[in-house]
Amino acid sequence: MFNSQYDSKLDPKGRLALPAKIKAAIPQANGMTLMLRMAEDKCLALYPLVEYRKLESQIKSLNINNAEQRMLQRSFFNSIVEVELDSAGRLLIPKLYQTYASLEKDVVVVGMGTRIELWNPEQYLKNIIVDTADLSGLMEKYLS
Amino acid sequence: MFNSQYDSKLDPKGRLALPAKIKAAIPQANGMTLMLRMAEDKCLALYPLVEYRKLESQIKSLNINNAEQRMLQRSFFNSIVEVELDSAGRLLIPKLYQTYASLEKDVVVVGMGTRIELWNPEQYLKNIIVDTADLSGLMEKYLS
DNA sequence: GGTGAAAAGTGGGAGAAAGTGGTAAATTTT
DNA sequence: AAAATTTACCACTTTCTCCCACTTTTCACC
Repeated sequence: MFNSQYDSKLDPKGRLALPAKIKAAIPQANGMTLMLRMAEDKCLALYPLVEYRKLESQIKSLNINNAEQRMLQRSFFNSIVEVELDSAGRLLIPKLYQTYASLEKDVVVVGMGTRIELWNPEQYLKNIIVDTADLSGLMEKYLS
Repeated sequence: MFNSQYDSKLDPKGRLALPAKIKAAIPQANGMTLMLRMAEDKCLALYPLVEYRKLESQIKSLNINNAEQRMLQRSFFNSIVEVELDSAGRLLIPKLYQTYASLEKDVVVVGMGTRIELWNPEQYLKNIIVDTADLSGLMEKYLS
């Protein structure tokens, strides 16, 4: 399970060093392959292979001969790419994915349970609940 | 499994260089034969032989004595052609197929799970879900 | 709190692979 | 038979990937 948040940086080559705590929480040691996805709210999501397989198997079971389901399949697969950690534990974010999430230099790395999220810092602030009172309110609404 | 999307180009001879990541995901190494098909929504679909056989066997099992099924069979087989990768890993798209998919210079290559799709860029945009909110909506509808 | 060691983070460079274009050969057509 | 079109193969350029080395930080032990 991933948690906490970290400030990280993309180097000039587009490589991102994962925080050690996050790296340690990834199942299946080296050579580490992860799936990178253009996810909701213009963030990038990183899935360990185990988690990704669950998602993929659902998408694969859709009917390719149905127009809507085919479009969904296409829109899913086209926004997924395999990435590998290099010998220093960094991963290369392809240009297309950097652009999607407006990643330039500073990146917020968020441990999000079963997946890791990568955010542009400003974008990130718009997608979390800053006010603790609001947070309590929502927890009251959804949790028993 | 094929995934992600890439911008590629047809050279003046009508050859298409497959992105390395896509090429690497094709089962059965060289000399590489693939099946090219005029597919849905005016795109071209590229199947590795293994995947093609599955599709073909479904078509073959149709009843040739039924008028509609016979027509489907005929229309399937006449829109399929065998293509080979040259020594530099490029494939030649026959004129007829270029025309069908309105391929001129720029081509979008999409990894679509078990097959690879080739698109005219404008046509492509009409056949994916651009709005991430719409995508989430569909995923909510079809996935548990 | 200071010092040292180990791990994490950062940067760069060399080598390999991918992309691109061209040429030669073979086949087909007139 | 000659010419043109097509196909296959070769060579060069450029980009990227992988790995190594250095710097910085953190943690532990003194």
